[in-house]
Amino acid sequence: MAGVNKVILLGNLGADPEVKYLEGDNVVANLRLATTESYKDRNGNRVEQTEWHDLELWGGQAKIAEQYLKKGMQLYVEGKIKSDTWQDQEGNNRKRTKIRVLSFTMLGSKSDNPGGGAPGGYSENKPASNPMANQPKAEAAPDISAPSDDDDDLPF
Amino acid sequence: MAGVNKVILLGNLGADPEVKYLEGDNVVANLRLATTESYKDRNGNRVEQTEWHDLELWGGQAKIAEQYLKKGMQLYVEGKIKSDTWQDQEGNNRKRTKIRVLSFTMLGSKSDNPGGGAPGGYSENKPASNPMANQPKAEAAPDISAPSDDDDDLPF
Amino acid sequence: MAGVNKVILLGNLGADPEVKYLEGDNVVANLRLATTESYKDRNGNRVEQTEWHDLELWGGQAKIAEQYLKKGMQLYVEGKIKSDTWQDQEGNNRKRTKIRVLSFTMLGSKSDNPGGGAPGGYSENKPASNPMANQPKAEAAPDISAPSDDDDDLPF
Amino acid sequence: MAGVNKVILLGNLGADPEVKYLEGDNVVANLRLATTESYKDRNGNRVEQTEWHDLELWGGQAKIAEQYLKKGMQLYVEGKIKSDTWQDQEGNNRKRTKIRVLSFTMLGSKSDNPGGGAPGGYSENKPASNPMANQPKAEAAPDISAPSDDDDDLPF
DNA sequence: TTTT
DNA sequence: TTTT
Repeated sequence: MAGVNKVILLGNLGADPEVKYLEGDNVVANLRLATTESYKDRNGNRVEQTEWHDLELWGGQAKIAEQYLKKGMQLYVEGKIKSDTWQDQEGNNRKRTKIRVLSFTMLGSKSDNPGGGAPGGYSENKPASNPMANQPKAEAAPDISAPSDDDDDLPF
Repeated sequence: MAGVNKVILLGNLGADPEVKYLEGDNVVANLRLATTESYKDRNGNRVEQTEWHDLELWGGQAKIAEQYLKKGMQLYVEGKIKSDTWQDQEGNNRKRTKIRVLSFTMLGSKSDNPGGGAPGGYSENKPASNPMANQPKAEAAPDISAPSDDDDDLPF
Repeated sequence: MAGVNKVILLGNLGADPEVKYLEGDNVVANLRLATTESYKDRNGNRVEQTEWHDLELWGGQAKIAEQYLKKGMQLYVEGKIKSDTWQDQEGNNRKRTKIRVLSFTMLGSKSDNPGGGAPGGYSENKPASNPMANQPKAEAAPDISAPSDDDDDLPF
Repeated sequence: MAGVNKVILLGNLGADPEVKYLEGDNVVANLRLATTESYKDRNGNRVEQTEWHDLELWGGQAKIAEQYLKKGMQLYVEGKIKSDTWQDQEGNNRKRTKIRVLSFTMLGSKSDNPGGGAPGGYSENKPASNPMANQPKAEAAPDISAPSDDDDDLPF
């Protein structure tokens, strides 16, 4: 039976993308995304809780990520949960879960809001951190509806 | 900044729920849900890929799960990703990811379709496997829009 | 800025699909889907509220809908909101909203559960109402992850 | 059968909220949100398509909207489709669809990015347009996971 | 370990 | 007009 496995995240990048070029034209980018939730505990104190997600992008999306995504940027992401399982040296079953990104949209970065940052902050590299602002979208837009191009032939 | 951490799953239960009653009135149910995706590989062969998800439900939802959910049933789930991190005996950082369920809806089970099953099949326990069919909804309906009741006071 | 416009529905078809073959190989299917929510009002009475959605499918998905979808079936749908605006004869601005379906998954129909229906029920046409059960999936599976094939060249 | 009726939008406000205080402590806010999608047509030209959504918020969320939301701000929204149906003076069946917002998150506004705006732009009222930046979140955060408080007793 |  |  066909199923549904869908993840929607909106958060901030904890680091610049890590990109690897593999044999056979494949490219993979790994991202760390933080989603923060805040709520009041039973004593009425506000608590912030951050969840860190390991994102994985392939192909053209990995290249766009490499070019445009920077630590601190806010990102909207759609994808699916994917886990690797293996046995470690002690023979224990291990599992690692990541999010395979199917589409994403950049929403800004800390440098978009210089008034809110620390002195110095990100303001110097602002043009670099959001270079799409003044470019024709056709070149680079990681369009929300852009289908992932590699579902059928990736080795997993 | 407030973030979004949302998971939507539609799949089948790999086993009956495992329910634990904790001190202080807390109840937790753990479920294993399989979401299956099928696609054609580069050679045109159809491939099925199953992802297994660890679901966690608390409070009233755990009790509904205990009463009504059975291995094989099809379930629609909304929730969020939650991971535990710890150090193992060797001092390595470990992480385990699960889905904290915020709402769910039962969609059926094998026993809903006796004609498709093996002789004997599930038909005898059909009433047991879907007891809500003839009950007033007010009693038990795990309503899609039922808010989770314990976001604020659980220890995580 | 790229945006997000996403709809997720799970409900039942109020009627068989209405399919139109247009010039130039285009096919469009229109569906009526009911999503029902139940809750208690302030007096503790259970209330059911049904929302009817107008769905529109194009191309290959419209053909799959024509073949397999029947009144009463339960459907999971992903899509986006799309509205037509026009002026009526009195010169008033009018607007009609529908859901452009991007992917869908059949979850069953009344005939999957003959024991729950009236005598006679739907059991005779069960094979017709769910013909995919015994067919190779490659032929017809309206796979959840099947990208819509016509985003770029439809006249709207 | 419990159903699912879920809408996820990320876009920009076309105008300030319109807020009405009703008898009996009820408050309703109406918003216009634009979601823009860009794609290439069959001739390779980039096309932008904007969909306008009518949003409706009730109760505490309406008050937060009144205080903090301004024309141009970027908003993430979760909600459900709700339609009103009636007969017009000619006796025709009419239908109007809107999005009942269940939670939302402010993502910024044009004034967050002064470099991208027209001269004059929004920069003067930036503090006003995003007053939450320097406030304790407890006061006003329209938290993503804040359950709507009025599902059970509103007259629709 | 589920389901088709 | 669906479904439970």
